[in-house]
This record gives sequence, structure tokens and C-alpha cells, in this order.
Amino acid sequence: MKLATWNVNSIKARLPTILTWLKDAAPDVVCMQEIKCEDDAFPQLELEDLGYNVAVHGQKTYNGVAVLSKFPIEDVRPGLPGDDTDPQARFLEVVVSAAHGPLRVASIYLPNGNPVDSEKFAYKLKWFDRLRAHAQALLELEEPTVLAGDYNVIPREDDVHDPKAWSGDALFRPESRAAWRALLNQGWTDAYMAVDGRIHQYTFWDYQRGSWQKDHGIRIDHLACSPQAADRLKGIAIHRPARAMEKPSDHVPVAGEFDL
DNA sequence: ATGGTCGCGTAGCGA
Repeated sequence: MKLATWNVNSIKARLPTILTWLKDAAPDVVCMQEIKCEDDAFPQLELEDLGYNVAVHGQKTYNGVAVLSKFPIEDVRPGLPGDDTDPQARFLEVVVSAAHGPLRVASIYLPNGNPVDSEKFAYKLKWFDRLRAHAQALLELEEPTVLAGDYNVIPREDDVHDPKAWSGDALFRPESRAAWRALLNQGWTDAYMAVDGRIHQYTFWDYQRGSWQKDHGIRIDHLACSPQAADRLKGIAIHRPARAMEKPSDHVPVAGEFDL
């Protein structure tokens, strides 16, 4: 069972690229972020044609998350618990019927948080607090669960081409990295670190400044696995060639292989 | 120090 996460940076602008990648990589489950459309504008038919069931938590212009699954989708919960007044569509949790039983999956688009001296950074940290509270409740279910998405956190110095240049950025600030570590310390496993952990393997390269050509990237797209999912984790792949496709997203897919 | 790129939506913001 292959489960991928991909910040697509607009499903509308990216659809041909996405369809090409889906046919090639053939993931069973895909968590998407930044679809940037409302639910009824999501290209459901094109994706169903490739054999996917679809769950969408959309938003116009900004944000928006979705889950594609070749397995039936049994339960759909849009929105991160903990603040009913939060209008931003950044969290979608589903349960899919995988080959050997149910698998809980969340598509996560964590706030960017820049600039750090603004309320955006406070929102990021508060959102992280809400995520941890919900993640703790999910752990107590003792089910295979994967929280997959764009966390907008660079965990280590080895996950960025130039740590000094990023030291003041919300993605690399100590508070953001500590929040990510605190999530893992609850009992979640970073799939990449569990099976690879090589340095300077990136998932995002900015469109600006020739970042891709110079390999000035960062690793910010992660799969957090519950113990029951981590037990079944067999491999991880960062789909770096996707950044060189025609009309690429600035993120590439990250895919875990599970015996599930 | 500046400017560089996308996407949305058609100006300027977000990333």
C-alpha cells in the first residue's frame, strides 16, 4: 500500500501534471494540500477515472486539502478540532478500508507562519497545539494512522541547504521545530527518518532565485505514523523528479510504502 | 541591497 502526500499548489493549474504523476506512481492513497478551490470545483471526475475515491475540504483562493483513495472512504471529517471559528481549510481526516483493515489518514496543511513578528506565527503555533491535542486523542485509538502533509517545518539543519540563511524563518524557528518534535515525542514516527534519514533530501524548492537549479531546497513534507502504522512501514520515497516535470508544483510528492 | 517566480484573479497578497 502506497500512501503519498503532495502540496500541489492549485489543483486547477496542476491537473495535467498531477494526472501524469498519478498514472506513473500509482499511489493507493494521496493526501493533497493547497488545492485552492471550493469543493464543487474539484476535478472529481478526472480523478475517479483513474480509480480514486475522493474526499475534499476545499477553500477558494487559499489552502484547501483533499484525500484520494483507491480503497473505499468510510468516514470523512473536515476541519481540525479545537476551534470552530477557524475558517481556514487545512485539515481533512478520513478512514479508508485498506487491504488488511481500516487505515486513518489525515491531510495536513500547517500554516506557514511568516513573518515571524506577525499574528501569522502565533496562528501557526496555536494550530500546532490544536494538532497535537487531536493527535494525542488519535494515538489513544491504537489504530494504524498516518498524519501526512505540508507541515511547514524543517526538522533538522540537515534538512535545509543553508541553515544560517533560514535561521529566522518561521519554517526553521526553534518554536516550530520544537512543536514538530513534541508531536513525534507523543509517539509518532517520521517515516523518512525511520527508513532513510539521509541529509539534504528536500521536498520543496522555491520557484524563485533558481532554487531548483541550485538545489536550494528544504524538507517540510512529512508522514507522521502511529505505532500501528510505523510497524508496517517498509519504505519511503521522495519523488524528486516531479520537480522537473512540466508545470511543476514547488513541492514534490513523498510516498510511504506500508504492509497495510 | 535588490530582485527573482508562481497562482489567484485581475491588484496585490501569499508562499
